[in-house]
Amino acid sequence: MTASGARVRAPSPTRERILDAALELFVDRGVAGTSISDIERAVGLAAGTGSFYRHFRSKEDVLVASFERGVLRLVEETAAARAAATDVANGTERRARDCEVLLAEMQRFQPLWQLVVVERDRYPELHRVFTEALGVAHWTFGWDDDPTWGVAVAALAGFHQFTLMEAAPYRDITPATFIAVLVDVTSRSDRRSRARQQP
Amino acid sequence: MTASGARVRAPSPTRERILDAALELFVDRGVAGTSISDIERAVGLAAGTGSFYRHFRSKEDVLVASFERGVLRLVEETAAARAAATDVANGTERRARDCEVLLAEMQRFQPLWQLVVVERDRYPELHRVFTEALGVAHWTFGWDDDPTWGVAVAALAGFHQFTLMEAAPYRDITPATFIAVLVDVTSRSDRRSRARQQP
DNA sequence: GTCTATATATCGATAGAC
DNA sequence: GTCTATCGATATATAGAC
Repeated sequence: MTASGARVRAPSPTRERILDAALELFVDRGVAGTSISDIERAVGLAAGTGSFYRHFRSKEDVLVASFERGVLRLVEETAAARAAATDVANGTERRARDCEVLLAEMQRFQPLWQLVVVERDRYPELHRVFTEALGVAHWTFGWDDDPTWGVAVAALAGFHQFTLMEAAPYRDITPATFIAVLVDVTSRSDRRSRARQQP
Repeated sequence: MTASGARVRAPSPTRERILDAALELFVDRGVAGTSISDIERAVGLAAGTGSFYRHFRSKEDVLVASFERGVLRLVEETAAARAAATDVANGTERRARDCEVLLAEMQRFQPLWQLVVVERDRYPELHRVFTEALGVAHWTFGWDDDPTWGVAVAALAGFHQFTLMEAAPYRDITPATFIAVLVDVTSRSDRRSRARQQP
């Protein structure tokens, strides 16, 4: 109760902790692999007592709520990070910096991205929330009409996947090395073939 | 029984069908989301009777066996497809053809790749089987020392991921269009910077 | 090789005492 | 808001008849 008498509707702290813990469990073990008891245990409630149901109506309820919360939080954080990024001159330096930022963002979005792909058939809601929150322009960085940037974005996503998998041929290549090669390969054709995007 | 009296150890047909059905279920629903009854039902056995256990000792048993079988089968098929591919002159034509072949392979490996990533913490055996079966050289195509091919491989993997996700900015771009752009962007620096791979 | 029947544990979810 | 107690359904797995 505030001094003015006006009530600030504070969110239930237990509910908040459930949202965080549940999303982490869903990402780590999948939805089917996570039980309500697991969630209760993770937030310090007695497992198997159903205390969870005082905060959410079902497993799907907490799944969607925690996912939505996680996506919105990430979008805000990445937007803030981009806004705080120091300005760099255009050209290859700027290109390399954008690649670093983008790769870091892909790494941060990876758990939620994976959850969408894995649970898509059972919970299409996740895909809807994810794509709506990110929007079409999220990965373009103002390079919209540059086909070399389209290739760079895809290459960063692929490099990220290979690294995550610890798969050949990228097992031992650092992000800095890959970005250097990527910028080198894709920055020598900036002045050509802009109308190549559509068949 | 053969005429010579020599016995050919024919694999149990039910066991074979379980291997195929189980792998498909694991890919579609995850391991935790697939029950033994689901597997029995999928091969025409009465669900919940435990007939499954006459063929495999546990869920993990059939998981590893079916995954190993699936990986080896895919490796053989892709090797045969590459061997049967018609020869194309070197240069951009050859590069485009290799990109098409590689993208098609990534699409075929996608379900098993995803299963490895998702279940890796609980079943690290899958990751071991997958990487051992593919080997370091699987994606290089004889372009080992060409950094532009390293970028192309990563870009194809990324394009595949974005397409799978129906995510921006690749939602409406066809594989043929992307490969055309990719070859165009990466084929103009073949004669330069071969020593750029290590930092 | 498939079935009936069952043991044991856990699942998601609810009712009600405190 | 958390607990005890419990429901009905389902999970993995086994024993034994056919």
